[in-house]
Amino acid sequence: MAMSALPDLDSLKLLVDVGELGSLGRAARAAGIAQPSASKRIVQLERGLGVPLIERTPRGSTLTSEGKMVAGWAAQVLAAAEELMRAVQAVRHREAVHLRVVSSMTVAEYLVPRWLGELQNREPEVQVGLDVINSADVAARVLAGEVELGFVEGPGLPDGLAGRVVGTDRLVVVVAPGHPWARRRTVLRAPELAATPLVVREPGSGTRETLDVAFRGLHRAGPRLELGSNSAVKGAAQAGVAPAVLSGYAVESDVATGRLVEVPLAGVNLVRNLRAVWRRGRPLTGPAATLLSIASRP
Amino acid sequence: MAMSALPDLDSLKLLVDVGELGSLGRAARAAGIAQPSASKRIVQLERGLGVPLIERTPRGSTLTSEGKMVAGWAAQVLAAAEELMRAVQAVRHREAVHLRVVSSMTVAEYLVPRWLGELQNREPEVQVGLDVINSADVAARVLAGEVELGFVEGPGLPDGLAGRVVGTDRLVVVVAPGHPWARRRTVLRAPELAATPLVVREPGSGTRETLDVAFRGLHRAGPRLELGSNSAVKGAAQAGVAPAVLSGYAVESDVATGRLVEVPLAGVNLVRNLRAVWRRGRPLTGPAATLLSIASRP
DNA sequence: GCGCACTCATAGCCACAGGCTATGACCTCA
DNA sequence: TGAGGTCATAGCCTGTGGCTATGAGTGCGC
Repeated sequence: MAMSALPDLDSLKLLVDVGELGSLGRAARAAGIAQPSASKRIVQLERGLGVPLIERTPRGSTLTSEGKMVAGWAAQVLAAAEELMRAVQAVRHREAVHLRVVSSMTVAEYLVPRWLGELQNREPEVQVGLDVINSADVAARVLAGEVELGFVEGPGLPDGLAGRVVGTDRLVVVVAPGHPWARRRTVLRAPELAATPLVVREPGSGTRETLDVAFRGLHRAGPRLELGSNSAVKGAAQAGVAPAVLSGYAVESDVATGRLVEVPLAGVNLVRNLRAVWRRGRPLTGPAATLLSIASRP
Repeated sequence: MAMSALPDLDSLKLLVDVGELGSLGRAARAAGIAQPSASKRIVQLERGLGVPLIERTPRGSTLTSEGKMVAGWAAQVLAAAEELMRAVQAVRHREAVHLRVVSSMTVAEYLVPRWLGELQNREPEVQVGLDVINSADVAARVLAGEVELGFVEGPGLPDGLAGRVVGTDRLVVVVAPGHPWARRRTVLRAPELAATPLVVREPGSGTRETLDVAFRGLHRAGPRLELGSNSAVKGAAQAGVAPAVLSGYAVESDVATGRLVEVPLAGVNLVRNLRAVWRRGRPLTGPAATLLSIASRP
């Protein structure tokens, strides 16, 4: 199924702005371009999607009903894109940073950008730096005092660190839609899973740790493939290499859209806590404290 | 805060592909472009974000640790964009459609695209048409037999319709961060909210119905502004026009990033069910039945 | 009733982004 | 040592997307 050309984010933003500002011209000014350029872009977007999006009148433009829908979906795409940009900002500059945070992959990808966004919102003057590394290394860096605050997933809390749970995650087993397990009629049980070669994250990652702890004492097959990022693992699973075990956050949308199928699993607890950690005896101050309070909130 | 230019979705897709395929050339072929073009794009992306993304070696390219992170975030953006495209596909063609579905706004924006995606995945030959209209009109169209299946939010289930709950949603009160309510120390109670002019959706919408039912019997102020889409209401609230009442789905990401602040509310139940509805006595068949089973699953 | 102020669309121009092919440098393995 | 893979560079060309200038339509107020 060919994926009919992705839309252009600037045009989507423009569409959303037209909806909110009520006129093409105003939206153009908001985007810093001239009115005719905006007009052309919208026409192009309409042609590309094959749907009329805005209702032009001599005193402004409003979204058609299709336009409202597209704008709604577009807003979600844009929110995700802005999250990406925020996270990249935090990752980029290694100097002139007032708050340095380290985080393991899963928390970083799915939760930290939002927290950083809100921190930025509350204290715009704070420059945040974010490093994404393994859970094991996060603990080491925090212990060494190189960073004030870290986020980790996984079962244990190393000595010398204080922590607070800021969320939970559940590991799930997923397979490609064509895999036999996608249609199995019996529930998968831990021993069978443990004895199956899997696509998994690398040792030292929080995901892998959790899995290893859960399988302790069972007869285990070696991994079929070890990969260093959630999306690589997902890709391999989708390609049918083998079943994969991954964070529920990571596969949520793939399962929802049927690109991957979740295999129900019984008899083993793969829920794990996501924790903020800092050095015991060194209470957080300033922006680090603010970030912790943001993260712990809901 | 200027929003440092949105990234280009094709380049992001390319980056993700490099991560999954292990080489620039293969990713280029997957994208249907020549290898040098892909190379240039990635360089540009790296320049744009200010972060090195891939590690070039003579036998392939792998993502740097920053690259893995960016790819993870990019995958989320792409998933949202694909959801948009799927939804637009379903909205577009009004002819040659095998299954026609109507849905009210909130369900359509936040849940229906995923269900359609999975339906498409299971039964690729089915052409799906989606109309997004008010809850009230959904009921009318389903009753009239114009469409087999509809999705509505809101309290009541009209006579003549059968339905099944496929999810729940909670209305929330949100204000701009600068609004006095963002810092109020006392919990907001229903009578005060009812007596406040609000930004709300138009009459006939599921959101509005739910609100009106919840406020029945209270002294009410007229709305400050009535708008026809969730994003318009959000925009007005963000601009500080007045507090808004909206679906929790709609404001989730805005609240998480601090663009809007949720005001805790006591003494009134604003949880509502999202229902699939069809004509009583006419059981669903074919693709409509499949879609219902997809929607009811988790 | 006639401009004025606002909408959006069209036309024509220009620059550059992003595609292509051709080629070269580098590494690995048979 | 050559074959087969990697990626980068160079040079070319097209089309996209920006701009200004202008026209056409609507409503408002003098």
